Amino acid sequence: MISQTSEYALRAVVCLAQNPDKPHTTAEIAKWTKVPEHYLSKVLLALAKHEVVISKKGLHGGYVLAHDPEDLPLLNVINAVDPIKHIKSCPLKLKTHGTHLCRLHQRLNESIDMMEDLFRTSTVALILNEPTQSIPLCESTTR
Amino acid sequence: MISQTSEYALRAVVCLAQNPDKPHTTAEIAKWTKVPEHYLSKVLLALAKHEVVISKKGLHGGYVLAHDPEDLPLLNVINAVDPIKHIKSCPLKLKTHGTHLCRLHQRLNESIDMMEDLFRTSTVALILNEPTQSIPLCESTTR
DNA sequence: AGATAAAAAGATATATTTATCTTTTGTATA
DNA sequence: TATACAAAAGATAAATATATCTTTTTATCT
Repeated sequence: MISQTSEYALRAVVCLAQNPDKPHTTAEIAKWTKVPEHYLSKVLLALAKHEVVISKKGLHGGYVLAHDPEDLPLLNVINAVDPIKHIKSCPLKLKTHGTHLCRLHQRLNESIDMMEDLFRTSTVALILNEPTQSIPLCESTTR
Repeated sequence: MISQTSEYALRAVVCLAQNPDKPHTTAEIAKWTKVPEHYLSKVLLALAKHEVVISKKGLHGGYVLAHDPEDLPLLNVINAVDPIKHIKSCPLKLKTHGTHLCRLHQRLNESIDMMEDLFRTSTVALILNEPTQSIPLCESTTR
């Protein structure tokens, strides 16, 4: 439902949000989030390109969040690495349908819209602060 | 968001629902739904295995729906070919999380649940009967 | 300036999904 | 019962997503 790549991106972002003190290297984040290190480096690159995170090269460099967790919807993270695609025109290319979607694709689109809305209204901060029994993906961190 | 395979399955089922008069061959359905014929045959096979459609071999054979469109949620179609997977345990295998999902994965799961609910409450009949400007994926049929 | 740290970029490999082609099996009907 | 029809099954191929490895560029600190 959500791609592996999006899942990795979300993990990385939540991890950075939990450790805002200083930049963290790909290797560190990979270790905490259990994402394959070299693949994560691509994911972080995409996140940096879309200004979800900021990268700093060189000694003491690494990645930090580009925004407050309050201002960062999960949707932004997802769209940076694996954009949610809406159905805009008939996938069957029926001439008679033109720009109108048939009922089937309207329904499919509805479900995509619903999911997108949930991710748009869920910020990273919400994830961090919601009451629950498990602290998000971080037994290795100090928290 | 929904796999290509699920999309194909839904198209085939809607097509059969619109043409309930007699069994239809893979070739016919492929033509109407614009799904690659040989791939569609695998998809229909899976639908038959899960009793969404009924297959008849031999002359005048083909596929018919196994249920009234009123009794056939889109979810059943989707689950037959590409089951919706819920997140049941921590994907990071954190010992401290055990059976509890962290907030991140609770959220992801919520979105999966929402989508599943929509598909569970949407029957094929609903697709056929909803008012709209485009008749579902069928300019080639008689309707 | 030189050494080192770390991201960026590029090249390659593996796995999964999607698609095609061929052969076999079962069924109706002439 | 022979024949044609159509699904079932199996084998192969192409495309895409995921993952790994290597080299290059850029920044920091002595």
